Amino acid sequence: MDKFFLLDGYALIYRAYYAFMRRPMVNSKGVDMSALFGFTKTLIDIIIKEKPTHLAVGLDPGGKTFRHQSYPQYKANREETPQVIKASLPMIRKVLDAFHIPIYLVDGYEADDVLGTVAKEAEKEGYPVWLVTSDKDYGQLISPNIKQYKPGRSGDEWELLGVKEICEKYQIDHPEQIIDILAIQGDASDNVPGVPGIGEVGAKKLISKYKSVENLLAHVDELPEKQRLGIKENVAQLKQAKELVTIHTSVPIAWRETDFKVYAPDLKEVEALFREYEFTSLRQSIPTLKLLFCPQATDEEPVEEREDAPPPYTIVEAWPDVNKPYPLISIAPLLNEEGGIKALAICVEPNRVHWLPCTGKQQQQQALQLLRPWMESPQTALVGHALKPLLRLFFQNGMGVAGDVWDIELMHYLLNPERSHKIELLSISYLQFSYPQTEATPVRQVSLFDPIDEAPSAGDQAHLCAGAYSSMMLYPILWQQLQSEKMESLYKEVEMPLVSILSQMEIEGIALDIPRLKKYGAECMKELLALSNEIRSLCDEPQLNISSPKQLGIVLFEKLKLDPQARLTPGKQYATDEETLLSLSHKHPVIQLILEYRSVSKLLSTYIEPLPGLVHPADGRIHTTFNQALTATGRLSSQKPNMQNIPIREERGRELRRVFIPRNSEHLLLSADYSQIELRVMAHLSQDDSFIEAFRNGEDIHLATAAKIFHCPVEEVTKEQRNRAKTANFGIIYGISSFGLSQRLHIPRAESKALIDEYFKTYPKVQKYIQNQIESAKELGYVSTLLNRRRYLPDILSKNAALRSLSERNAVNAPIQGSAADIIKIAMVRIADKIARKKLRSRMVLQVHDELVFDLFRPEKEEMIHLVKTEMEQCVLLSVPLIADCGVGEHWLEAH
DNA sequence: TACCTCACG
DNA sequence: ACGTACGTGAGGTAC
Repeated sequence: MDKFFLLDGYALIYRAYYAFMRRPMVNSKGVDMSALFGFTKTLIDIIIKEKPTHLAVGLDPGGKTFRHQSYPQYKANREETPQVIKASLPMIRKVLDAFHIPIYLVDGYEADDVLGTVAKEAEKEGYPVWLVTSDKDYGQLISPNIKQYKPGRSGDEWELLGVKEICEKYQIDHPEQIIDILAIQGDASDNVPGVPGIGEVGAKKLISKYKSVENLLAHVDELPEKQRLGIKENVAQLKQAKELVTIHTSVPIAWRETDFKVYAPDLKEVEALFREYEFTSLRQSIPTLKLLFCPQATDEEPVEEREDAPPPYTIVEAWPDVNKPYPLISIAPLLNEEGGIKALAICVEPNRVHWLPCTGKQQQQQALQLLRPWMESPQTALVGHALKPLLRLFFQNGMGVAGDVWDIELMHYLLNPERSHKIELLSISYLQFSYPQTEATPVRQVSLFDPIDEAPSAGDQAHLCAGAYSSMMLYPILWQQLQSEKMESLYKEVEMPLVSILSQMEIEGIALDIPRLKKYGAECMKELLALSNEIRSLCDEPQLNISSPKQLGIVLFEKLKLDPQARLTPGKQYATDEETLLSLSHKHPVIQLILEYRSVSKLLSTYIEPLPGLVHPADGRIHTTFNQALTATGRLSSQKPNMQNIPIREERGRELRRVFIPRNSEHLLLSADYSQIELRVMAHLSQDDSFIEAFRNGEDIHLATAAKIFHCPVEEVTKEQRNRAKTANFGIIYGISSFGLSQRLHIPRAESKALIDEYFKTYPKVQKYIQNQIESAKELGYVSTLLNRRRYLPDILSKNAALRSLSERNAVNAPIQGSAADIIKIAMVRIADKIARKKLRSRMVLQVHDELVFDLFRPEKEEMIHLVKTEMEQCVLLSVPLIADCGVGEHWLEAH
């Protein structure tokens, strides 16, 4: 079956460029390969997945086109093509040449005219045509044989738009009516004005009703005043817009079907190019391409197998000299599921890596004993990538780590929190060293009968040795950068000691009251069943899966005819989220029950059911894993299980906290949480006088804010007013917008805007602070916290308003959230230090952003409360006091 | 795997 | 004209 594919080159190149904007893909020479890679990947995906028989790429010419003759300002406001894209073009041509794919570029015409012409010609000859582009203008070309193949919003889902889809989408009868819609709507990116004041929605409605621009002009007097005037004043402009957005399908080109035929690519050349461009992952699709194009030639003439350069080190299967006090020892371990060592790669000098497979318990113990003298000497620093699991293993085996800990992942996280910290990538970009290519180790079937301690594979060996080597080489480079960016103390005083502290917290874990959990689970289960029965009978749908938003949406909005209020999810389903349901709760009794069902089912499936399975058999406790190198702002995150989102806000969920208990009867739980830490940080950072004053006087900050913005004495502030002030306070921290606030408070935009105005009048330096943050982010490209932790905001100057305003909100939020994270981390380091020095038996076990939880040895109760409170409150000196509230109890709920 | 929904600070 | 509060992890469903 023939398939004619026409690719809109620039649309795909730009899409690739923007897709990698946040994390550009950089090769070993520091060249941004995002656009080339994305385009090439799309091309290969299409070839492999869709198997076109005919294929061509259309490109816009550099100079002016016929549209400029009638309208000189055409595309006048378009920004210059990004440098990265310009630089990619010659390489894109090379790739297309290697694939024998023709490029169509006609002077005076844009790619859409050329591709449109080709498409119509191909259609005449009976070929089905797929236009590959994200450009909505192409919609007008769609016909029974011409479809638009459109990349999805996110990820790889592609959309195929035919006549039916496009007519539904625009509510029109013929795809050509898209021309009329676009003419009215205008196209900002092409500088086509259309009718001012009418946008996508308005244009769609008008054409859906009047069918064409011409007919619309004939009936313009029927329209409401605003639209009527808008159109009447711009008739000429509108007609011209229609001209401009019309794709011309009679471009003078010689059309020959054979010019488009897909031939076998020059795979040797493709291979060579991908090697040169360092497209390791794309190289893996070459065998598939080979199979596709030369199935008969599979054995003979293999695609060039040039060996990669040998690694810059030798591998020796022996320990380093155990008597030498090396200043640095770089370790890349392979750990097994039970926390034992399967293998070690050790690097103590450049150019040599020691490879030490450890099979069996004995060898593992021996390995630990050999490492111990180095680890327990303050003279030897440990280097490695993501070291926490290794430290956890050391501590579990009673080994101390006395020297510095240089964790490559963590160091790079500080340098660039939102980039990938994969060592393979760092190694390429900082060391120009590519990991050896090894065939992927086959995924072993997990089975009870499998030997747990299989010897490490050759792939493991190559990978770990490369890891030990590159960690050793990366450490001085990253440390140098940390120093030049003034983050030495953030790393050395805070993050480095925290690695060990978190390891120990993970080892400690928190005990679980399993009988209580079971009882609680049984009650919830009973309730869930009752709710489920009641809901199904109320809806008269005995089979309804209440957990399926899709089914639920259909029942509520189609069967029960509740008003969906035009609320659809991005996936075009009926929205059934809590907010939507709440707004309907008075329309039908089942809504309340569904909300109840959701909350109980969440409790069961997310917390109650998985928890027992996460209890460690040896100690009956839960051991979460903290991630120290993940969040954009410097917070920790917690997984397996996430101990940072245990319910507390709702009454029923809160009860779950009773199951988290001290380790034994000699202990209690102590919880200490900062009061309003983020608002205090904001008061400090902004230096706003009345904010600072309120905190210094120990006032209820939301109440004080309410009194000020509503101009009444504190005693007369209503609950509603305090709540609004509270929401506004949080809004500020999140980088407020009047829209966001109006949504939160369910009030009109104008009212929320007035509220914000009043807020800024009350706290003028807060407003100033927000402006300063945004301004400085625009200048520097990043914002910083109290401890100089950075968050980069590459989109702060973006032309895309949505991206830009998100960056602006981040410019306000990141320093606040991040400084609060800095503060609690300092407190953790100081508290851990005191506990160790005083040889206390109490242990820090959890951190929940502004709260620390301790397994408290009863006799140490007073001492610990004093210690924890003091350290938390005194660890930094701000312009406002920090307050930590402590609670003690037999379980986490009671400790609060 | 992506989407929707919802738990926390 | 657009899309909208910041930061997370995790479950279920549906593809």
